[in-house]
Amino acid sequence: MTDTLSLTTHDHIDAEYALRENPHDHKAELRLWLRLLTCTNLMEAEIRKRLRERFDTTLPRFDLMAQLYRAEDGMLLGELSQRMMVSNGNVTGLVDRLVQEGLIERQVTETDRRAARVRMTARGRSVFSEMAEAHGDWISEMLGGLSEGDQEHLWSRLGELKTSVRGALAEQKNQRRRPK
Amino acid sequence: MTDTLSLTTHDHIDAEYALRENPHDHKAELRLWLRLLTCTNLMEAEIRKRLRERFDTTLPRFDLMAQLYRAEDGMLLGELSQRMMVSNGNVTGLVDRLVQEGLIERQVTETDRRAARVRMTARGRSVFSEMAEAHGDWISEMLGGLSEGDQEHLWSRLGELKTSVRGALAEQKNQRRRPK
DNA sequence: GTTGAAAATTTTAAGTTTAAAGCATTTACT
DNA sequence: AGTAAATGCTTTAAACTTAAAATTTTCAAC
Repeated sequence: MTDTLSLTTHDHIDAEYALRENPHDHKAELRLWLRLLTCTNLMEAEIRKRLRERFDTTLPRFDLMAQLYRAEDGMLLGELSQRMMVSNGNVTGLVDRLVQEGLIERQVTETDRRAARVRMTARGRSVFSEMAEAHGDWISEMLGGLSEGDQEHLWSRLGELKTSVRGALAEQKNQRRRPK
Repeated sequence: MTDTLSLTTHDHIDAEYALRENPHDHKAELRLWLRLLTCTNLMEAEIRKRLRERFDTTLPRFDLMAQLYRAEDGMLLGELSQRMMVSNGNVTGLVDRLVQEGLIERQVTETDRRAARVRMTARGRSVFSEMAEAHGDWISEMLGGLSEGDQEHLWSRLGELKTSVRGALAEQKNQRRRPK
C-alpha cells in the first residue's frame, strides 16, 4: 500500500516542469518563453483534436481556409505562405489537398503565368463558416477564465513582446548587412 | 514609376493581419489567441533557424535533450512524451536519431521490461550545454525589448491563461463523464 | 531583342507529427 | 495460478514541415 516512486501530486507535467524544480537555473526570460510555449501548445493540441473529431479536418487546413475566407478575390500562394508563416512548399501541398476536397479552387492568372491564385468554393465557404463559429466558441471557452480586462491587458503586453522580437530579428539582419 | 497594388506599408503580414482589417469581425478572445500564436511562431521559427545554422540540429531534438539534461538517472519515454506534449511514437523516432548521433543512450530497465529509459551520454551533455547557453542568449535577445517588470507581469498573466485553459479542458472532460 | 537577375511556385529528400493499431509486459482480481 | 485490464512502447500510414534545388515566367538593363 505504499506509494511508488511515480508522480503522486496533481501537478501538470509540461515544459515548465523542469524549471520549477531548478529555480536558480536560468533567467526569467526562459521561464517566460517556456510558459508562452506551454500555453500555445495546450490550446493548439485541443483545437487540433476538436477539428478532427467534429469536422474531420486538420489545423493547417483550417488555418489556410481562415486566411482565404475573407479574400473575395482569392490569394496568391506566396501571400498565403507569408501570412501562415510556413514555407512555400508547404502551402503547395495543403492547397492540393483542399482542392481535392472541393473546398478551394485554383484559378489561372492571365497577367502573370508564374502566379497561382486560389479562392474558396461556395461549398468551402459554407463549410468553413460553420467551423469558424465552433472554433470561436472553443477559444472563448478556453480563455473564459480571464476577465475581459485581463485579456485586453495580455493582448497589449503580447503586442510589446511581438515588437521586441521583431526588433531583435531586424537588428540581427542589420548586423549582418554591415558587419563593421 | 507608379506604385503597384502590392503592399507598400511596412506592416508585417501574419495571422493577425486579416483581423486588423475587419475589426468588427470577431471576439477579443480570437485576437488574443492569434497574437499568442504569432508571438510563439515568430520565436520558434528563429530558434529553429539558428539551431540549424549554428549547431546543425533541430528544435525537437533540442527540446528532448533539454528535458533529459537535468535528469541524472535518465527518463522513461512516456515521461518524455508527456513533458514534451507530443505523442509516444514521436518520441520513439527522436530517440532513435539522437542515439544514432551518440548524444543519448538507451538503457535496459531490469525491473520493468516494457519500459525504455534513456539518458544523456557525456558527449550529449557537453554538446547540449553549449547549445543551451546560446539558446538562452537568443531568448534574452528576443525578449530584451521588455522591461523586467513587463516580463514578470506577462509571465503571471500567462499563468492565469494556462489555468483558464486547463480548467476548460478539465471541465469538458467532466461533462463527458456524467452527461446528465 | 538578348541576357541576366529576380520572382512565384513546385519538386525533392529528410525529418517531424499524429492517431490508431499492435505487441509485450505488468498488475489486479479472483 | 489464471485471466482481464492496464501500461509502456513501437509500428504504421498519412499528413505536415522544412530547406534547398529546380522550373517557369517576368522584368530590367542594356
